[in-house]
Amino acid sequence: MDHGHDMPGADDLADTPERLRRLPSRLLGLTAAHGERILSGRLAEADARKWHYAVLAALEEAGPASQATLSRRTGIYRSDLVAVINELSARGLVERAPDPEDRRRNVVTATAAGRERLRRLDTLLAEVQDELLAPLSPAERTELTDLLTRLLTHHGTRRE
Amino acid sequence: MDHGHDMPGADDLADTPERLRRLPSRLLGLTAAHGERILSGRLAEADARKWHYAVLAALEEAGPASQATLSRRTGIYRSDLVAVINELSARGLVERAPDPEDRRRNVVTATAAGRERLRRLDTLLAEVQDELLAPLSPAERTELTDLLTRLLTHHGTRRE
DNA sequence: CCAATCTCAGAAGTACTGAAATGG
DNA sequence: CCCATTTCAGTATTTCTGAGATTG
Repeated sequence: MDHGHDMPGADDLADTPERLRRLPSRLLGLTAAHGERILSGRLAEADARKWHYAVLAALEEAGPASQATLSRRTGIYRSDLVAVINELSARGLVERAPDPEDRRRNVVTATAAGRERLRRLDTLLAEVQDELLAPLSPAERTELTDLLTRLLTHHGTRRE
Repeated sequence: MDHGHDMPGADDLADTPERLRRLPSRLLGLTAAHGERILSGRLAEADARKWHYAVLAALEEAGPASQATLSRRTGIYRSDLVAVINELSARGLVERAPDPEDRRRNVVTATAAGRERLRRLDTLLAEVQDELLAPLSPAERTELTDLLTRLLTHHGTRRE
């Protein structure tokens, strides 16, 4: 009767528009996944990952830091940060050197190439944003950002 | 200097409001994760998972079905569906019986308890939605849903 | 002796693949 | 002989845990 091809990408038949209207949490998840696909794809083309950007951006904003501090700034687990720093330093984008003042620490510093890479990734992320938000007018984009921000920041603030 | 406790939940310090305004994809991800936490938490309290709801809802909407059909309807992989059906049938919410017409198939049917559980989960999901969207007025909720839906459905529609 | 840092080895959850067993 | 269905075993990826070694 309905012997279908079952491709992995078979966009869930259960996610009808009407159902999604009642499940904003699901709608959010699908839209986020959509954005993730665009973002990860573009980053992969540029030989980068989200965590690479997170680390480079954190270094740019607050300067050189130990891995533990970077972990707190970026939300990357200390364990996993090791691999991320490995990848970044293998690409010459950061340098990892023992801290003279506290030799337990590695001070991670962005190189010139790392700072330039960050600028490249910044424009790349702007393109991703533009692709993701393409269907919306500028005013609508602002509106969406505002609404999402309020969901994030005002959580716990019941209005009953 | 900043020797902190590094609890797993340390909400990324790099996600400042200004930065997020420029990274809607990240903002979407965080908001979706926030919704996920609320949803999964409530479901766990009710001894359920998202896939449980997906299967029960699919059965309610389109009636009894084989596992392969359920897989296509819900987006759950056929392999993983086995475990989901196991859990649901262990709770007496669905029944799995061989199809007399095609004995390769198991026909999965929601029990009375399963249909009742679905109604319970429906109200639970409505509560989750309400908690997630609490900061927004009814008009804003509609606006958000509309904007997200357009991002999902009109992707590929560049407006240049 | 205790705390913090870096590192590694591995657990745990999820998404996915491949193939065997049964049957059409 | 080929296709469909259910199931299992195993890969791949990510997040998170625990412990060892070094240093404060």
